[in-house]
Amino acid sequence: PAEQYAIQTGVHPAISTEKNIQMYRTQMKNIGFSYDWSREIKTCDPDYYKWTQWIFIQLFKNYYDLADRSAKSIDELIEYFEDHGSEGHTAFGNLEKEFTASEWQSFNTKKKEDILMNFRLAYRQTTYVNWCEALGTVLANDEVKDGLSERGGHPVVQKPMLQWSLRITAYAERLLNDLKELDWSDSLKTMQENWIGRSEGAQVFFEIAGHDDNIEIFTTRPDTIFGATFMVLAPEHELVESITTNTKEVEAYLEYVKTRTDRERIADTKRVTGAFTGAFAIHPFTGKKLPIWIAEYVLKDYGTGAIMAVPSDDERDQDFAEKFDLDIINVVDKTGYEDSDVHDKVGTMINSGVLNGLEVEEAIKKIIDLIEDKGLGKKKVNYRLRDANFSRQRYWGEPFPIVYDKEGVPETVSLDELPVELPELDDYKPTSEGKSPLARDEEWMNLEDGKKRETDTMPGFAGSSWYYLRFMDPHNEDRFASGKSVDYWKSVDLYIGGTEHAVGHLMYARFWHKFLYDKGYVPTVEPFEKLINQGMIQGLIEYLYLRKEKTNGRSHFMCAGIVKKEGNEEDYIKIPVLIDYVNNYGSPASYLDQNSIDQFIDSRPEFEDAIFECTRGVYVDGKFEAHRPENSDSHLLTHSEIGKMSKSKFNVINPDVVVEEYGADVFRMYEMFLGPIEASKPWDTHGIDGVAKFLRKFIDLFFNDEDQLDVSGDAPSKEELKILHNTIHKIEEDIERFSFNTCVSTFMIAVNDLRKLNSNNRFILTELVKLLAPFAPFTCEELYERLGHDNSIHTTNYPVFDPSKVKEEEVVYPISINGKKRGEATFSADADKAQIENDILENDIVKKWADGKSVKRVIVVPGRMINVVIQ
RNA sequence: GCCGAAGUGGCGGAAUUGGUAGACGCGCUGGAUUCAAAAUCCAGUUCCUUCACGGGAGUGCGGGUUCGAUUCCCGCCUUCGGUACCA
Repeated sequence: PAEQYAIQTGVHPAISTEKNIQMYRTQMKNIGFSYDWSREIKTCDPDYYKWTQWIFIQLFKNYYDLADRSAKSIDELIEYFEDHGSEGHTAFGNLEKEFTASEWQSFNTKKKEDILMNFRLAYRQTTYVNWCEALGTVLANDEVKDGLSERGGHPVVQKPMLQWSLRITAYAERLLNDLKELDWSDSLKTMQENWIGRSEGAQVFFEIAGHDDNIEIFTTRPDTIFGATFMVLAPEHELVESITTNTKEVEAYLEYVKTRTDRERIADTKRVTGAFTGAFAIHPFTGKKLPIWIAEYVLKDYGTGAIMAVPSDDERDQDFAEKFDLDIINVVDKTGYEDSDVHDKVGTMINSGVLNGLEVEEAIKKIIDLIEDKGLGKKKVNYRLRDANFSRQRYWGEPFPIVYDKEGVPETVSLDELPVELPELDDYKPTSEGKSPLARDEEWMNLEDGKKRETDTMPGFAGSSWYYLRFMDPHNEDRFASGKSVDYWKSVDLYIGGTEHAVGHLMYARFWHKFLYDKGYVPTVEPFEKLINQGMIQGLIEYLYLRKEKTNGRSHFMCAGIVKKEGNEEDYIKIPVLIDYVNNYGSPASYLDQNSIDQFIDSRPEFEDAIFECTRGVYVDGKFEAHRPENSDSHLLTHSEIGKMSKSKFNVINPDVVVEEYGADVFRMYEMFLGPIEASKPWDTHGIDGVAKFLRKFIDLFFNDEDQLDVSGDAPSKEELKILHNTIHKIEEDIERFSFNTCVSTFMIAVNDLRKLNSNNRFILTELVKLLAPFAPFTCEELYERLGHDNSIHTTNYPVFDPSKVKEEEVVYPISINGKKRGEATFSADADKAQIENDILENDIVKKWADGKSVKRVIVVPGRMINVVIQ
């Protein structure tokens, strides 16, 4: 019924007609409030992902030309190879061996493709993934905790897989340089700068004793080369296998490294591990033999995956040398640089042959010259940024528009075959061998002539990297967006997004945009001109403690109360549990009873035979075994933490509930009122009544006690105009600086003031409704119609501030004595400074405080304050 | 460790360029209305002291600059976010 709905939506009964309830419902739906936040499956729209596939094809068919720093067609590169071979190429990438034009022509398709893969912006390479044998899937880094899967607690190992990557590193320099022009927060720019991580140094090749291959290293401190006493390779380094003679030791070590995720290898600074390969490198300047080690602290993906270790000037090298008893040679004398530490590039070179006596800075220049002269290597810029892994072994994602021939050479499907659609499957899980679910559909995968489709799918950031362009021309069937529309809309003027996207989404989108710019498809270099980081609405996450060690082969959950009492949290992994199952959600005493444990098991069948232990007893196999007869139910305390609201944390609160109770306008304004847009805070509805009350009071201004529209057509009073224009002024300013919480306060003040005046002036209220319309669009649309208009309020002109309407004749000045406010005094608004300085000395308050002391100085800031200095 | 942000009543927060600290809202207290409650309205609400007038202290801590500091500078502490054996 209308009345009921009106109360629920916080709408004044006077304006809740059936028609408007209908309007609310459709409009809420239109702006997304009907979205079902809990649904698990994303919809993939082929009309949209067709163009994601199309962009992928462009990436595949292009390479990055270092000469003019832009993307160029692979076909042009092939032409170049046909005419000149590899000689003089400036393209990005490394060729294993040089080839001539005639050699190129003699290569077969496979060989040619292997070479081209070194250049393509979308290419295939072997990458390591977190593989969980028990679950049969690849896991994301944050799904792995302490070498175990977050789901189920099974062991996770590093597994090499041939996967698609995007060569974002090609754009590293432009991504870095173009940051300067963007209207983004400094903190966000800094994050991207650090993520790109540009460092200048030298590439140096070290010969291996009794071996043909060289070890290529990158160092930012080539000056310390005389202090290099050993070499370290990443355990995955391709040379490890061929140079190793200490086979047993190395194999054992590699087994160990497999169990360590990247994140752990990096985070666990204190753990110093490694193995000696048995091989030696030759120092290019001294000819000394340097033992070659492998160690997890050297990362396969940074630099060249190999270092020269200088224990005297690098902390990690030093720890390593000390643990394994390796030589340390001091090469930088830091006396004279008292406050400097190992990280500072200062000091005087010692024990360094030709470099002796030079300052570090000079030494770096000189040694690079020497290295280049001797053909040992060259000056090089290195980036921390890595190419983006672009393959997922999941169902939901864009299929690759790629077909492999019999020899496994990838080719793109022709454009008229787009979109390559996802096949319908009976089972959406990856296959037992860890192959993508799409491999289950043999008919879809296998094509004529032994050709096969790529069965991996693209990650979530594929589609999200360019959606803003599709918004510019969403129904275009010939192009991702027409040239006309991208020329018209250009970049996104204002992008509002969370900091969590700082180095992910925002980096990928910039990369794609720059690529499309290179190819002439968009007119701008950057996708997002101005960026505001809105804070996240957080939620309370409820965790169960799961023992890392199973008990008799069964998963074992422990009551949070027991865990905290014993203080051994490190023995447990925290498993998030759906908040709907939790009793007393939000209180410190939140817990699961038998019923909720059953629900939990239903949703997570892998815990079917788990043990749930609490102080009252043990719940296992659907039975509760009480420790004492009076305990009849389980009481498994959960551990509560504030964190982001996320499906993976099972703590999403559906805004529909709030909308149902208060209406979309109140919900919208309350979110604004919570605090500054950048601030993150837990969702808390305690103050929402204040906003609901405000909106009701505002509506009440229009109606009499019988709920009839009752507005006065008189000319507005001076007082009323002053309230209106003060409000317009403040709202104008606050919108400009995205301070929506203070906008809401300003509206509240205006309404309170008008109520005090018993104002119901038509002109004033009409202007106020327009002013409020962006904040409470539904209510304002309705009120505007009630005032007799038949156009939409959202098409009217926004009120404009008129300073003459707020001019005061008198100003109340605060009087401060020695900076502390002691009273007030009223002066005419046009009183001049000298006048006030003079008159204030006769003021009672000043006299009282000056009693027996002298007035030393009077400071008057016109229109603001008066300060009297007394001594 | 590094990078970034922040620290203000019981709570969310305001104070825009160095100029009245605590706007606005929640909560709480008292009152009106009511048979009563909810709702609504009115008043109060930083802390200490005082019957009151008034006075003192006060924006994480310790210093400094200034007539005047939540705001600027120096040194600490804490929290949050990001990130990392980056050679």
